[in-house]
Amino acid sequence: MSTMRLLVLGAVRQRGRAHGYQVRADLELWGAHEWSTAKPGSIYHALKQLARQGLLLAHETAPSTAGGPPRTEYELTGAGEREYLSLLREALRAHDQKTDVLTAGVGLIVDLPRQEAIALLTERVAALDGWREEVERYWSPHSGDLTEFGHIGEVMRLWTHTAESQAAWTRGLIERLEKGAYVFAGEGERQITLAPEPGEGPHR
Amino acid sequence: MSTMRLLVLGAVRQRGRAHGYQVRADLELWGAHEWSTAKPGSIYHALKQLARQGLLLAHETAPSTAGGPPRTEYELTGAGEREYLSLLREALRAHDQKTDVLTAGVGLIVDLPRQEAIALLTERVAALDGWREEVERYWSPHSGDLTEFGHIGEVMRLWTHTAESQAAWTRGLIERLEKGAYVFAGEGERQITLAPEPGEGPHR
DNA sequence: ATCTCGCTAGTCAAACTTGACTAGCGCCGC
DNA sequence: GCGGCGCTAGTCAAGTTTGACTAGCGAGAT
Repeated sequence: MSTMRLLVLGAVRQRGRAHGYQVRADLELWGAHEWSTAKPGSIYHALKQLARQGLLLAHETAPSTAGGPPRTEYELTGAGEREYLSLLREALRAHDQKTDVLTAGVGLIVDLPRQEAIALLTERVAALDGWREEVERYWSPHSGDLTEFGHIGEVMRLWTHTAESQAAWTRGLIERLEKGAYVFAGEGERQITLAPEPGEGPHR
Repeated sequence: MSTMRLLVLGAVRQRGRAHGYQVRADLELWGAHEWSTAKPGSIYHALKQLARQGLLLAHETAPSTAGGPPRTEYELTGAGEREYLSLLREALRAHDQKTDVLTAGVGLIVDLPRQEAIALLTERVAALDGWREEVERYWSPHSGDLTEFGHIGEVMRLWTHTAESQAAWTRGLIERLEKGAYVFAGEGERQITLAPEPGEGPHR
């Protein structure tokens, strides 16, 4: 659920305080229901789970202003903030991620300081290059003749092609960031407030 | 579970008749535990599920020759064969697939006739091109100026880049197949036998 | 007035995945 | 001649995802 965690934490964090339907609507706005598992069930589940683990603080609220069941509002705790940043860094750094994690990471990248984002993406490029080399080594230990693997060699071709392509895209993004594109954390325009730390024990 | 279904059906089909551990070992050999969710729990679950749905026929077998619990052997039914080919076609044709589905499709591609594989991959190229155009249209309806979306424009760049890259790889594969690479279904060397059709009712 | 449509806000069962666990047996070293 | 290691073949609980469903209310149509 790591993509869900990242997305939900990121969505709640942007609002400061949000209820489930708001998160759901925001994610839909980002198109997340198309490129990730961000469907209602998953979102509400993630919210409850994160609250149980002390990463979100839940406030029961009066029945909504406009029909429907009573809603619960959430805000990030300090632990939630740390977890969010940790997930975000991992999403940008690691190469072995599914597309949805990377997409979420790119969408939330400006929550990091610019220099850190660049450093993480640089790590990503190195990881992709390393992985590609490993795949190539694994697949040509004998004669270097790809045909000996038959059509399975095509799987290797697919992977190395993908790795190269992703590395190229990442290098392009790094270049744009180095030229000063976009507004990152600490560059004005943004401010995040956190909920007070939770006390001991499980939350409900 | 569509990737699991494809992989498990493909693995059982290659053996003609196989028990869970064999499927598990084959998938591990293909490296599937690294690029898909092919872990023991999922595999055994998929086998039972497919048997319940009449796509696999289950035979209880005497306790194994070498320790361990008694094992169950499975073979494809006619419905299983149809489902397998249908999943395989879809894996190769659709662009909106996760990497694991595509990888599985490539690994099993030779179970289709060559001309059909080429046709499916051609559809894939068209689907990727169409999707890329759609993304580009969606993201530049106003001024055509990407900067107005801020860093979110990077998500679009990522996707169009990915689509182009996948299309290029697919075109390369088509070219190789047209030149006669690899041995496909109906080109000798392979023979698949099926289990007799199951009777009515749910199977166990 | 009333009917229905769509939005709000969420629940629920069923399916699927994960990671840890079990239990029998042969083999290898000592 | 036996203690542990590793292989065989699988189970299980806990967590996650899916897709369908619920129920309240306002706004416009009849």
